[in-house]
Amino acid sequence: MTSLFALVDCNNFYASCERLFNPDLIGKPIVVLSNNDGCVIARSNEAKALGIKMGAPLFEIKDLLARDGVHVFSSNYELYGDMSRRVVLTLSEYSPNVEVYSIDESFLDLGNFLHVDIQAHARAIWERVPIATGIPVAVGVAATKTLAKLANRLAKKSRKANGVLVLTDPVHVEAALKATEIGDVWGVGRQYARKLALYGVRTAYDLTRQTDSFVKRHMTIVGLRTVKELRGEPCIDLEMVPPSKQNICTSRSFGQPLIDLSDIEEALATHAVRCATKLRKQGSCASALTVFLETSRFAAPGQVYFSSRTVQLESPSASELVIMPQALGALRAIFRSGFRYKRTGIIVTGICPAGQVQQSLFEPDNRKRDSGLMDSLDTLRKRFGHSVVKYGVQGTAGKWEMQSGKLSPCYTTRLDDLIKAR
DNA sequence: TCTGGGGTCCTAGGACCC
DNA sequence: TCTGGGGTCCTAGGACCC
Repeated sequence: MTSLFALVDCNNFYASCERLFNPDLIGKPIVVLSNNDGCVIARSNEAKALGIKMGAPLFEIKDLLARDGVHVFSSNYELYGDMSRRVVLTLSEYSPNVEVYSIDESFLDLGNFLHVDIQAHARAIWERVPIATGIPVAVGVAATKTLAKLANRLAKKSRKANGVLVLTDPVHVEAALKATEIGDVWGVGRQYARKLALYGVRTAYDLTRQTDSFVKRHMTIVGLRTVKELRGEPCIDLEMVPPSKQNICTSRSFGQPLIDLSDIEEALATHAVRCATKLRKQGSCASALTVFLETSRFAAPGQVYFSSRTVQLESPSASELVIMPQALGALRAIFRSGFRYKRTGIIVTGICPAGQVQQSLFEPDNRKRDSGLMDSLDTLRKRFGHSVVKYGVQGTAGKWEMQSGKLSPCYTTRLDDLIKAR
């Protein structure tokens, strides 16, 4: 029995989503910005051709964008998330086993497709997804997930492949490894690429030729797994059910620098509520939380401040009535006046299933009361949106809220947005 | 003025225990 | 206080991913 994986990756996903409901933009350069309109996180092919770099800060390229008539969007995760679900639904027609790896990538298990023409199957996916969803994709197929990633990259790059590459013939695999720079391998980042270059390791092929002990010494056992996968030995399984998260972090940069504690409290209270909501959604409780507060990393020396504080909870909880006050207490403890703050956030840790929580001996058991209330809040918010129920401390001023001045309508998830757009 | 947010895993080193 | 191997737990830091 041989393993076989397909990696299906949406082309320029966020840019493709923006274009979907705005056909005037076909053939035009588009970029999508990070939260707070900070930097570029997605580009259409036309924008790439103009030389706009991934991660470029908006303020540095603003003139260039205007000069070249690039269409600029704030990120609209509500739209992208919904489109992503539609793509995954389509993919599930092509394999019973699908792993949703990220918002724009899924792995498909094709391992037991013995009597299927894999090339034709992959091509069918490539044709079907844009018809069903409007989103173009590329498909890479190989014996391991790491090789499927590599095949997918080449499928996009190569004219001949035209969006689909099945990499199973050993001769082709070797050629593909030789054509792939080390830094483009899944699992090899900038640091490792730099280090490996010192040893003359420049391509994926070079890496497969190193001894296991060399790889383990320089890249830990994680790197060794990558190398084995490049050699065709599967080490990374398909994960159809995402494992429950061991940390949950909710944070945002402020739309403008904040000086007053009360403004920052509004932000953190909101993050704490969202964080507790995420915790409940995966059916977990947290036993500790960490609050952090920081200025811009780019502030002048002496004006940079970063602090965090961890609080152990009396007993594990997912109640915002527990988590929010504790978080605010931690924030007040680390706040120093005189700084221009840029970001705050909360991380919950020590996560356990909600069903396994041991009650503290000395605390009144508020869990029953809280969990009923939390259920009601979750239902309300799911139906009417996050701001339907808020706490006083969350405020209404919203001085912290992020800038997203170029937000597109949520065409697929909000009826009033769709009507307005028509 | 302006540079994202949310995760995972591994390792090393220290504290502490028998 | 030292002798000595071995184990666990925790944290900080560093690497990676999208």
